Amino acid sequence: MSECTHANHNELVIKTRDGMPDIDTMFELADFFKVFSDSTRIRIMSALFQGELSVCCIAEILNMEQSTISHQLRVLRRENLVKVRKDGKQSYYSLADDHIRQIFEMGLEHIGE
Amino acid sequence: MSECTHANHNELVIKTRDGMPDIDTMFELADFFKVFSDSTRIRIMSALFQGELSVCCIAEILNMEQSTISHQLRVLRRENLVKVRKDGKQSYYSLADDHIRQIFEMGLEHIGE
DNA sequence: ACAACATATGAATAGTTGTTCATATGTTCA
DNA sequence: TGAACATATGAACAACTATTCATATGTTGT
Repeated sequence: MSECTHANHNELVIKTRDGMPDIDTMFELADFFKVFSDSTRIRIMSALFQGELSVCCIAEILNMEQSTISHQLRVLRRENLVKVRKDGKQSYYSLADDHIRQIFEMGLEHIGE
Repeated sequence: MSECTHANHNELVIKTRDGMPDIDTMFELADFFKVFSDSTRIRIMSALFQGELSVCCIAEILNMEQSTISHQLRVLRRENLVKVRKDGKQSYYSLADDHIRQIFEMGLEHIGE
């Protein structure tokens, strides 16, 4: 760990540290955004914006293996971003959080779409 | 790729695909959020919310190696989330995008802080 | 009870990513 | 010009993650 020598350094370090969120909060935040960092999950959420879907529908919409989708839905479930409704053989997934749309919008704005 | 057999399947697949964003856009979106998915980068951005900082200040605030910070700042620069101002020996970094605050807020709301 | 189907899950693998170390580049000041 | 400092960067390594395959669990209709 290097030591800085320029003026006001220590003071600034302390003051900035003090204004930052709790360290655990920042780790949680990173974990939360990690869910959005994979294109398969983004595509699943994009599909679910249009309403609930069964696992095999999602698989076919994305043209991917059913087990891939199941694994990724588990990740989304773990972070409370989707909910499941079981009906017979099928599991219907839908979005569980209103923030998702807003977060998507802001991302799209940034990348300029 | 499994084939679903339940009613309305093909129609739903087509319709849903049609309502989804462009596939390239979804990949870009994932890449954008990937930047927020690491705790070191989250901590750097949290520090920068309070104003511009030199690399070595950030390193000391986070108590991490200077080179780690430099590498991560490069990632943030690549995605246009920070900008640099060079002054003598030092590089001062600051946030480059107003969306960052909003995205943070929404993440914090979701995790319930 | 059995066959067909839908979903979930464990293990293995390949690809990606964050950190560290060593070092290069560039700046300031004596 | 040389020493001290600030930052950037390449290579190596360890840790993590997404996907696939195989298979288990659970449901429906015959």
